[in-house]
Amino acid sequence: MKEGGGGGVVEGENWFSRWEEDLPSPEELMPLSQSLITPHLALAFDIPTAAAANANSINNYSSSVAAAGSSHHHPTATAAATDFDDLNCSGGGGGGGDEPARTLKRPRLVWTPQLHKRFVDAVAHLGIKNAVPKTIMQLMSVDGLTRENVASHLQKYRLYLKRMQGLTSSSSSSAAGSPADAATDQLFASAPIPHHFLRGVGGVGGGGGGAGPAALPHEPSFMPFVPVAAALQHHQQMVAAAVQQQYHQRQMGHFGSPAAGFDHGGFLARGQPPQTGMHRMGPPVPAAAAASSYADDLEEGARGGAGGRKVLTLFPTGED
DNA sequence: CGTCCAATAT
DNA sequence: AATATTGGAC
Repeated sequence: MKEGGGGGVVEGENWFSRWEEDLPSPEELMPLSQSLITPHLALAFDIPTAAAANANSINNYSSSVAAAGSSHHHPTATAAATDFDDLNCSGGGGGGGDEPARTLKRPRLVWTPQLHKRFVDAVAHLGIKNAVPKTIMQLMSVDGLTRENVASHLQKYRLYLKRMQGLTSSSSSSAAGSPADAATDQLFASAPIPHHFLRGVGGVGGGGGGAGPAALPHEPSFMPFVPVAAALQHHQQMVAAAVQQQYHQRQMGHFGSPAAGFDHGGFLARGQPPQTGMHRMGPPVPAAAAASSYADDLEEGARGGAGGRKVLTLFPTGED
C-alpha cells in the first residue's frame, strides 16, 4: 500500500472500496502535539489533563440504538449516553477489567456534505409534514445517528430555509447579506433545496407538535408517500458520518459499524484540503433518493488554524 | 410516555 | 459557529 502521507487526496469514484488503504497510520493521524493515552482513560471521565496533553483516544461505539425506535434512551438527568462496548483494542493482554465507560458522551457529529445530502433527501421525500426528526433519522438509516442529532440539524436547517425565504430573487441562491452567512451556509448550499421547502416549515401538528408557531392552514398534496424506507434499506448503506474532536475536549470516539462486511470501523482523519475533492462519493442513489440528480459534493476546506480540528470520518452501515 | 420544537448551553 | 442538551408543550 502506498501511502502518500500528506495526501488526503481521495480520488476515484469508488474510493470507498479502498478506503482502508488510505488510512494513515495512527501516528500519522496524530498531529505532533497530541498525546495518546489509553482509550478508557480518556473516555471514562473528563480528564483534567492539566498536565498538558489533550488525550485523544478513539473508541468504538456500537450503535444499536439509533434506528430502533423502540429503544429507549434515558431521559433522566445527566447521562443520556448510549454506552457500549468500548474498543478494547489490545488483543493480547489486557483483558480483563475494562470498564465500559458509562456516562460517556458521544462525540460530536460532524455533518458532512454527504450526510447532509442524505438528510435533505430524506426530508424531501418525506414531505414537509412528515419530516420530523424521528422519521428523518429512520429514513437516513445511518448507523449511530441519533434522533437528537437529526433534530439539532433540522432546527438549523429550518432556520436556513427561513433565511432563504427572506431573500427573493437577487443573484443566485448563494446571495447572502453578510459574509458570515455565506460562510455559514456552505454546508447547506451543497445540497439543492427541494422545491417546496420554502415557507411552511414549522408546525407539523401531528403527534406532538409542541408549541409550533403556526401550522399550515392547508396542506398541499405534494408527494404521496414513497416507500422509501424499503428502498433505502436495500441500497444505500454508505453514508459518511463524521466525528469531530475538539482539541479542547477530552472525549472522543467514533461510530462503529457492527454489521455488514466491515467489522472494523474505518476512519479517515485530517482536515480537508480546500480543493481536494472527493468526487461522486455518493452511493448510486437508487430510485429512492433520486429526487435530486445533481452533481453533489463539494468539500470545504478547514479554515483557520486556530482550532486544529481533527475530523474523523467513518462509514456506518446504515442498518435500521 | 414519547416526541417535537424552541431556547439555551457548551 | 456548530452541535448538544434542556425544558415546556402535546
